[in-house]
Amino acid sequence: MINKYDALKIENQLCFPLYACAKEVVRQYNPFLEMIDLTYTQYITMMVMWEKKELNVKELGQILYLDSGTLTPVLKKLEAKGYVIRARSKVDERNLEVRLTEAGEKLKEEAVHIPSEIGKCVNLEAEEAAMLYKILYKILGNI
Amino acid sequence: MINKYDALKIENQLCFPLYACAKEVVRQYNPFLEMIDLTYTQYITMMVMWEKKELNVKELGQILYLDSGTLTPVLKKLEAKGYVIRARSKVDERNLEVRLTEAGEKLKEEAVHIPSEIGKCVNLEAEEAAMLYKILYKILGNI
DNA sequence: GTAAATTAAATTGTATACAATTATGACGTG
DNA sequence: CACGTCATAATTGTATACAATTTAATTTAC
Repeated sequence: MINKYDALKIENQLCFPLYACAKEVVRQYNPFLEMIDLTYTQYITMMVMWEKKELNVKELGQILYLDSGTLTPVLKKLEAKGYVIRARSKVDERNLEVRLTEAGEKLKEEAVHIPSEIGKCVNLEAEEAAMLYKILYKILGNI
Repeated sequence: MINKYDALKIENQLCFPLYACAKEVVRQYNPFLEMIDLTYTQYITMMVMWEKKELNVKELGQILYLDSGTLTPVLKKLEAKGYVIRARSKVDERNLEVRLTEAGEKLKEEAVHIPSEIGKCVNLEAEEAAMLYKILYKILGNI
């Protein structure tokens, strides 16, 4: 029973489970992120800040696949919470430098257990996780 | 060079590429969906409608992993475009039945080429696509 | 048979996402 | 040096998402 509309069925899509799965996994973060009063977007931004300490909005956007339209309000909120400082670059005033504060650095301690909690929810075999990781980055590379 | 914070690095995350990849893939739909004046959310809703012809908001939400807060405005827009009709169930007035119209049925013809276009963008080997599909549904099942 | 509990949508409020536009700074060329 | 071009953030407008609440209908308990 094959017809030309089969490709339009939701169960034959690859993108739909990708979209749904991403949403559901992000939702799993909520109870843990609530404890440190961060949203998921704020959390991934902090992950980059914990690693880089300082970078500008453009660089942050390239790493996170987000543009200034999304990042500007997120960074303002993180600044309001005291975790980062935003300041125009002295060298090139078009760039906005974002710098991790002491308080931001301290927050890392409270977040360190989160990845393993999420790992438990997702609950994949090591090989599956490795395969998924590889395929996702392949797609990101292809696009 | 292993330390206890490695798990917090963005490159060691599985959820982040999942989130980013889903977003980027959805973005690939834009040029094609623009041609038929649908958003991605409207498109996946129509995919279910094309297959089911009629169902209520709750059933739609279970299939799409969306709640009425998201679906209500989407369905109102699809109704305004003439692709579906919304009406309270006679049997149980709490339920809102959504039914595909003739115009909605016709739209399928214009959408039928989209899945293959997206397939070209994502550009995976058949085995990779199958593996990805399997892993994504496994995660959705685990959550 | 009615009050309490449950269910389904809609509404409200908050936070993304992102396209398109705007504002400002930097740079290159005549 | 002036001017056109380019680059970077911020802003604007639209459309999700989803938690929490509200409204209305139905079912359950007693």
